Amino acid sequence: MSHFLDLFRMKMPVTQSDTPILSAWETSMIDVFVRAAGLIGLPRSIGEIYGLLFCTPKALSFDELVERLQISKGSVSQGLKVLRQLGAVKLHYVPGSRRDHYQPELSMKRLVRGFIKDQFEPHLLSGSQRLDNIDALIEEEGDEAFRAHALDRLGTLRSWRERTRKLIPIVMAVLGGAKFFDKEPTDEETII
Amino acid sequence: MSHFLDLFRMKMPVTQSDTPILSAWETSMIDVFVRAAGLIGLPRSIGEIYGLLFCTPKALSFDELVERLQISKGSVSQGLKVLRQLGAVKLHYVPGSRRDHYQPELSMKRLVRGFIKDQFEPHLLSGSQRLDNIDALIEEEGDEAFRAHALDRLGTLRSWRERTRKLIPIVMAVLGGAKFFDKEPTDEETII
DNA sequence: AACTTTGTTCAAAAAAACTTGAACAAAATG
DNA sequence: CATTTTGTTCAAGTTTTTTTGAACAAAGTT
Repeated sequence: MSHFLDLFRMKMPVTQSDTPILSAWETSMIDVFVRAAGLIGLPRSIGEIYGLLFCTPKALSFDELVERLQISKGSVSQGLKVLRQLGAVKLHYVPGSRRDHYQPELSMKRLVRGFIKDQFEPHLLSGSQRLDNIDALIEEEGDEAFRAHALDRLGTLRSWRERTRKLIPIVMAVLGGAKFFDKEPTDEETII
Repeated sequence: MSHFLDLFRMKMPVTQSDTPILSAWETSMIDVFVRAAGLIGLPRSIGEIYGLLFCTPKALSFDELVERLQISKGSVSQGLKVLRQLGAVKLHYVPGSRRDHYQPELSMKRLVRGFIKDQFEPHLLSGSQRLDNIDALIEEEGDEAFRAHALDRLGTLRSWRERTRKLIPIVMAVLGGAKFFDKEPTDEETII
C-alpha cells in the first residue's frame, strides 16, 4: 500500500523548469565550502549558503537560496542568521525589492576575525575565571606532593591560554590589516 | 515487568571502593579539556582521556583510564588511537608491567603541530587539485561574463589557500621552535 | 481592515557522531 | 599448547546535531 506514495517520497529533482539547478562548477565550488564549514564545525547548510553566494555575481535573496539549494526555509533562515553573526555575509539593498539580499564577505581577514570573535575567543581555553576556580579547588587538596604537581600543570594550562591569546593578533596582522603594528586597518584588504 | 530490571539500568555509581572517583579539581580540569576538544571537533571521550593524563603525575595504563573515567574500553582504545596519531600522548615504558602506559604531550607547539598535520593540512582548503578541477569546469561554461566572474572568485579562493599555507609556519614559529627562521627545532620548547 | 509577502521560530523527523560491549586477535605466561 | 592478559574492532544502541515544514509574526499592499 505504500507503493504508490513512495513515488512521491523518492528524493529526485521532480520537474524543474527555470534556472534552479546548479551548474557543475557551482556544485564543486559549494562542495569546497561545505567541507571548509565542516572543518570549523559549521553545518553543511551554512557551507552551501555561503558557497552559493560566493559563486554568484549578484546578491541573492532568501527565496533564491531556498530554491537553488533546495533546502528548507528554516535552514536558510538559521544559516543566514549565523553567517550574519559571523560577519560572513552582508545585506545588500536592492532597489525595488522588499526582500533582503545577501552578498558574501570576501575579505579573508574579516572572515577569520568574525570566526575568532564569535566562536573561538568566548571559549579561549575556558576563561581565566575557570582556571582560577581550579586553582582554588587544588588548594583544598590534601596531599602536598599532589598539590604541587597540580599547580604545575595548572601553570602550563595558563601559559597555553596566554600564548593563544597573544597569537591571535599576530595571525590577524599577517592576514592583512594592522592592529598588531599599531596602525589602523588599511582598506586594500577589503578586496581579498 | 520491567520494574525490577530497571534498577540495574539506572545510571548510578554502584559501589566504588578503591580510588576510582575523580577529585573535584580533576573533574574541573578534565572539563576544560572536554570543552577544548569540542572546540576543535574532537569527541568528549578524547578530551577526558587527555585531561586525566594531564592531571596525573604518573603514566596511566589503559585499564586505569577505563576505570577512573568510567568509560568503555572501546572509547579508550579509539581515543588513545587518535591521541597517538595526533602526537598528543606518548607511550611510557613501565618496568615490570606488560601494559602500555601513557603520558600527555605537554609541548603546546607539538600539540598544535600534530593537530595541524593530522586534521588541518590534509584538507587545506581542499587541495589545489580540487581547485584545478573547478577551473576546468569553469572553462566549459557557456556565458563569457559569468566565466570571468567565476575565475575571479576561484582566484580569491586560491589566494586564501595560499595565505593559509603560509600562515602555518608563522604560527609554529611564534609558538616556540624554529623551522620558520631556517633553524632546527631547539629543545627547550619541550617543557611547555 | 483583509490580504499578501517576507522571514522567523520551534517541535518533530532525519541524519550524523559517539559510545558501548561482546567477539576477536596477539602476545605473554605457565 | 592451553590459558590468561591486554588491547582492538565493529555492529548495534545512544546521544547530539541538523534539517524540515507548518504555524506564526511583522510589515507592506490594496
